[in-house]
Amino acid sequence: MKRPLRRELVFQLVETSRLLRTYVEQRARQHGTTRAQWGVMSRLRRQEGLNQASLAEQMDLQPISLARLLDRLQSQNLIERREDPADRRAYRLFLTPEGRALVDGLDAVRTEIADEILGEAEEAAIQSALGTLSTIREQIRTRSEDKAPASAGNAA
Amino acid sequence: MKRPLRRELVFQLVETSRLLRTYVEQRARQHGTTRAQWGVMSRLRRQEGLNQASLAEQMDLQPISLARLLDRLQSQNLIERREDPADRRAYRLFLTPEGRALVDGLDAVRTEIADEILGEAEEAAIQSALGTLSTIREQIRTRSEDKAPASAGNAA
DNA sequence: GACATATGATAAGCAGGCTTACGATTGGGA
DNA sequence: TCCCAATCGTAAGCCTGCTTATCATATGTC
Repeated sequence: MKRPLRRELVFQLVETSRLLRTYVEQRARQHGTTRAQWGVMSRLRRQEGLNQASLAEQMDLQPISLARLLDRLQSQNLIERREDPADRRAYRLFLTPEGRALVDGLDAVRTEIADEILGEAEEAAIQSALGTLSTIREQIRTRSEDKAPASAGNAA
Repeated sequence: MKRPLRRELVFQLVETSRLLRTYVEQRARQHGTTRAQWGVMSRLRRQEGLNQASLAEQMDLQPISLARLLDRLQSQNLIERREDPADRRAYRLFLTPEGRALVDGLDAVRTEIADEILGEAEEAAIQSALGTLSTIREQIRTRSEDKAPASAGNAA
């Protein structure tokens, strides 16, 4: 079963995504932050009080990768690590007012980017692409769990 | 004109792609190389004798980013930098026999990954996704050129 | 209660992107 | 001819990911 288009899509996805990530990175920088930190703040805005491990799992990040992001965010006074009263190992994460203001302001940028990048795409194509991405994501998550039996039961 | 799906697609694309890149990275590592180095060798296989600047432009990479990739590839004896007889500033790039063998062997891996990740996706969805990615890539290239007027005429 | 194991966070070290800045060479004009 | 801008490659320094390993704390079992 030869399906060269599938191979091509993997390749294109990896390459296009690097371009897109870099582009978003530049746009974020114009507003004094970075794509990764933006992502953390967005997630925190939706759900505060998480500990680092939970947030890392939600974001498909390694805890250590998140920890260093949080270091930078904290040093800019954009997030807060509060000690968990019930677990002395853990912190609970909160946005500061500054952090909240920043991420709120960035919503417009997100819309801008989407319009720039996808302004000409048709609604149906976007729907379809979302579905395909979702499939891919699911497959990768499955494969990764196979190899890294982190926690038997996963919060799917 | 509110189009929340577009925003969602940008987000999903950035996130899914990180997962995919990491996954491809792992698979590449199982064969003793990396995704980025794999990409360089693939490109060189198609077209040898390029100089670094041309290859970087083709790959949408900054010359310095490519230079360090090439350093690693060269130290593994997978590529060769030959002095350009006509321009003493430049090198011309070639795969070594080892490099060629490695990248040839990886073709199977590429197919494997594509089947794993997209095995369940329909042909039409893949076609559509490719088109959408292509649109995105074009848009980003345009935007980036606006800001970075590297070379007026670009090899589109 | 004590010990083994699991878990939260971090440290060290690497790869791969970037921006900015620089030396060396090329090549075109005055 | 000589000089200056453009180009090729690189260095330094940053951010974001990773893997692997470690420390402190929780937790479950005997």
